[in-house]
Amino acid sequence: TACCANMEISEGEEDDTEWKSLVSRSPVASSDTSNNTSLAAPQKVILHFDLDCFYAQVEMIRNPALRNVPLGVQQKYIIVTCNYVAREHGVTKLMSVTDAKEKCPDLVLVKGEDLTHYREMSYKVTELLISFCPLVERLGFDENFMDISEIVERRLQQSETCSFKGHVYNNSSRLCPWLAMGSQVAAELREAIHSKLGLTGCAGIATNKLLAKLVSGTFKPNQQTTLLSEDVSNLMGSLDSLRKVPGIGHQTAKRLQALGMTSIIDLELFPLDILAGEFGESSARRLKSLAIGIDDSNVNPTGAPQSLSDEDSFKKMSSIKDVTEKIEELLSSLVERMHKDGRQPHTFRLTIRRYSTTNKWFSRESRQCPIPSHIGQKIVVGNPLANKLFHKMVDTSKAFHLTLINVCFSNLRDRPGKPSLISFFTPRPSPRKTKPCTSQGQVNPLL
DNA sequence: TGGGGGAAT
DNA sequence: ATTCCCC
Ligand SMILES: Nc1ccn([C@H]2C[C@H](O)[C@@H](COP(=O)(O)OP(=O)(O)OP(=O)(O)O)O2)c(=O)n1
Ligand SMILES: [Mg+2]
Ligand SMILES: [Mg+2]
Repeated sequence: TACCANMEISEGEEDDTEWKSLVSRSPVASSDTSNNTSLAAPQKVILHFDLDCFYAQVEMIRNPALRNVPLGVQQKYIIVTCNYVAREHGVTKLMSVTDAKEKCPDLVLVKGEDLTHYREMSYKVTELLISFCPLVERLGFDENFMDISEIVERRLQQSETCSFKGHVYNNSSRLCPWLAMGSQVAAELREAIHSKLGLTGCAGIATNKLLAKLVSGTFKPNQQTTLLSEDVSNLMGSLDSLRKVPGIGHQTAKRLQALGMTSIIDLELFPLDILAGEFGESSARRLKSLAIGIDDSNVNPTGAPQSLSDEDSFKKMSSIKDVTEKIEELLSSLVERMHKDGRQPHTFRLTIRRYSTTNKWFSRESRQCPIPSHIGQKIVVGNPLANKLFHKMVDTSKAFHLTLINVCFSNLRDRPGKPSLISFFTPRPSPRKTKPCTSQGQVNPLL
C-alpha cells in the first residue's frame, strides 16, 4: 500500500489498484472536460493546504506586537522560518542568523527550539479539517492533503454549476464543475482555518496529491490556485530542477544526474528500461509518472502519531555526567508529552550524532529496546534503559564528542481502559453540507 | 544548519 | 539499524 506522504520512491510492488478504481469510477466521462454533473465526478478532487510561514504565524498570534515587524524564528544558529515582512527584506527560510542579520539588521528573533506551541496549533488545523471530512493526511506540521471527491460529488448534485474561487493556473478559463466546486470548498476551509484559528495559508486544488501540492505554491501568501488538466504539462515544465518534484530528494536527484538528467523533461524522455536498471522497475515507473504529473497514491488518513521524540543539538558533549543530565532533561519532557497523549510506549530509542569534520556531520547512530510493561511512570531519573543503550553505542573508556542526542518513544499502544487524547477517530456521521461536525454541539476536545 | 515526523529496506 | 523522504 502507499506510504505515508506517498512522495517516496520505493522499490516495492507498484500499488496501482487505485488508478484502476479511478478509471472504473467513470464508465462514461473520462476527462475533466465533461459537463455532465449528474454523473459521479470522474476525477478525484484533492486539496493541499500549506500554512504561511507557520512557526512565525504562531509566534505572531502569541505576541501580536510582532505582527508588523520583520520576524525570524530561530533554532540555534539558523532562522528556520520568517514572516513575510522579513522576506521582503531578503531573509529566507533556513538562513543562518548572521546572514539574516546582514540582510535585515532590524530583524526580530524569537527562539523556536521548543516545538510545543507549533505542534499544538498544527493538530488544531488537522482536527478542524477532519471535522469537515475524515480523509486528511498530514505532511510535516503545516501541510495537509484532503480528498474531497465525495463532498464535491454531493454538492454538484444540488447546485449545478459554480465558478472558481481564487486563481486558476495559467488563467485558463473553461468549465470544470468538480474542480470549481473544489475551489469553493477550499475557500471555505481556508476561511474556517482563519476564523477559528487565526491562521492564513495557501491551497492547491487538482486531481492528485502531486499536482495539488505543486500548484498550491503558485501564489504565495494566503492564496489558492486550481489546476486544470490542460495545464499539467505547463506546471511540470515550470519546475526548474528535478529536486522540485516531491519524492525526488537529494540522493535520487544525484543518481538521476549521474545518468545525465538535469531537468524534468530529461526524466520524461529518459528510456524506462535504463532507468529501471538503476532504480528497479517500479521505482522507475513511479519516477517517470511523477515527471508527467501522474500520481495514483491515495490520501491516507494520518491518525495519531506513531512516535514521539525530543532532541537537542550542541557544539560538544563529552562527559557521562552531561550526557546523563541531558537525557534526563529530554526524557522528562518526553514522558510528559507521552502522558498527555494517553497511550503507552513499548519501544525506546536513543540516537546520537558524533562529531566529525569530514562531511559526516549528518550521520546518526541509534539503539533501541523494548520497554518492560511494568515500568509504571518513573523512567526519568536514574533511568536504566537509556543508560544501557548509551553504553552500547559509546565506548566511555575512550574520549567521545557528541553533537546531538535524541530520545524517542514508539510502538505506541492504547492503554487498556484509557482513551487516547488525539480525537483523530471521529467517525461522525458525514455532514450533509461541508459544515464542521462540531457546530452541531458535538464534543471535539481539540477545538 | 533545527527539530521534528514517516516508510522502506 | 540505517537510509531516504517530507516539512
Ligand atoms: N527543513 C525544515 C522545513 C520546515 N520546518 C518548519 C518551519 C516552518 O515554519 C514549518 C513549515 O514549513 P514550510 O516549508 O511550509 O515553511 P513556512 O510555512 O514557514 O513558509 P511558507 O510560507 O513558505 O510555507 O516547518 C523546519 O523546521 N525545517
Ligand atoms: Mg510547508
Ligand atoms: Mg508553509
